[in-house]
Amino acid sequence: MTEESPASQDVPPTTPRAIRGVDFTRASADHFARKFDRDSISASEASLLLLRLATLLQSDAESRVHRPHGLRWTGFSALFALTLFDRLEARSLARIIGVSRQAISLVLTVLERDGLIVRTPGADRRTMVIELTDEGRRIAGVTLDGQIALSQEWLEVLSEEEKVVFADMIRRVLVARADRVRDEEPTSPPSQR
Amino acid sequence: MTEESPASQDVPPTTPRAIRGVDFTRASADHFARKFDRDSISASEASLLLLRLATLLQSDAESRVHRPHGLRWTGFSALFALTLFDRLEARSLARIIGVSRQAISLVLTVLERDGLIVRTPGADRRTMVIELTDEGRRIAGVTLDGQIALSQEWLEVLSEEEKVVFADMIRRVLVARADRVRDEEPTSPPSQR
DNA sequence: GCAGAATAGTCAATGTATTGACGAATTGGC
DNA sequence: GCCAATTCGTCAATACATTGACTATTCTGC
Repeated sequence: MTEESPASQDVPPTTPRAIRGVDFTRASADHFARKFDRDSISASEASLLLLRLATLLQSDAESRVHRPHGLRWTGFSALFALTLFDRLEARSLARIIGVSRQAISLVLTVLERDGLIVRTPGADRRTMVIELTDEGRRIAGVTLDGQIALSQEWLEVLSEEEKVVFADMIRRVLVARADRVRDEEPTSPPSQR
Repeated sequence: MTEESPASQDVPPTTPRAIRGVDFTRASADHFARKFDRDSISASEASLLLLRLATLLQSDAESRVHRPHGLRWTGFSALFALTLFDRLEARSLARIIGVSRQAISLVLTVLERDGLIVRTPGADRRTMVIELTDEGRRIAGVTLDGQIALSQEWLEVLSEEEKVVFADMIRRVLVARADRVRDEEPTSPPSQR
């Protein structure tokens, strides 16, 4: 294992230069096949592929659709949620888009600074009720259109039926987990190392 | 739209307290149904569900599997890639796990500090060749086991066949996009606002 | 060989998410 | 009514990712 190679050809064969992300998941499948049972393989492969696709899709959406309007993904999610539910408490908004209440507080600070939402104290005076401004509603509409177009672009290789099946599978997984972890158990299951 | 409500019951009905993330995607489906054609709906719904699931799955994996070992998702991805390809140049590693080369540089700095990888200059002396240490190999094995278990846990509502179909759909989308965006076109298509 | 372009890795600056802690307000038991 | 416990939103400290700029090395055309 001592690699004191002067400058010979022993590095190139292991680094083929043109390795793509998809090759990665393909190689991982082969790796799994040698060590684990089939269910481990399909589950791990699916989840790794899922996370990889999500990373790419989200970064593409941010750079091409949302960042030109001064939003990141969480900002867009917040505006979108507010177009669906008219007005929301900050805590509900955090649960809906899947971030902590500290994070939503920061996001809302930025959105308020940019004049896209307003915060007003709620009936329970601990809470803040969030509403869209007219400008916020406009930006939400524009970015949603962009998000829809981009989604179609990415998923165009799937047929109409496949898209429905695909969405349905994800929804089932989400529902199953929502039952387990409730809304959002942050970090601490009692016995973890 | 002037809400000067003294303290009446006009806030509660719009904020039902127990809104979950899944309700969000359900509500968005209804919203779309009133405004767009079916293909827009299924594509947008699928992509929003996908991103939501990925966010939750990744944060669960980080907090329960990887953070206890001092890793974040990118750190785990790097170690995993290195178990598959023995040794890699930093640039290839970045492409494989889907981050920029600046990001991989930071990740590798942390992994090297923790003694999980070593960096040695390559034959092309611009490059750095990355290899796992014994400790790195050990951590990679442990966290991979944890990742597999967690993946199975999340996807257990899908049948064996469904998991295969699911993974295959994602792979097709990834392959289609990889052909278009090559490995990693960071941000700039010529004309975008 | 040599000058210019291109590539690999790193550094610096900025922005954003995450954790822990805090004050303000509400709820529940007594 | 009152004190403890809980909940909501925010602030402070830290860590991480992203962008742009920079140096060093290699490749290309002449």
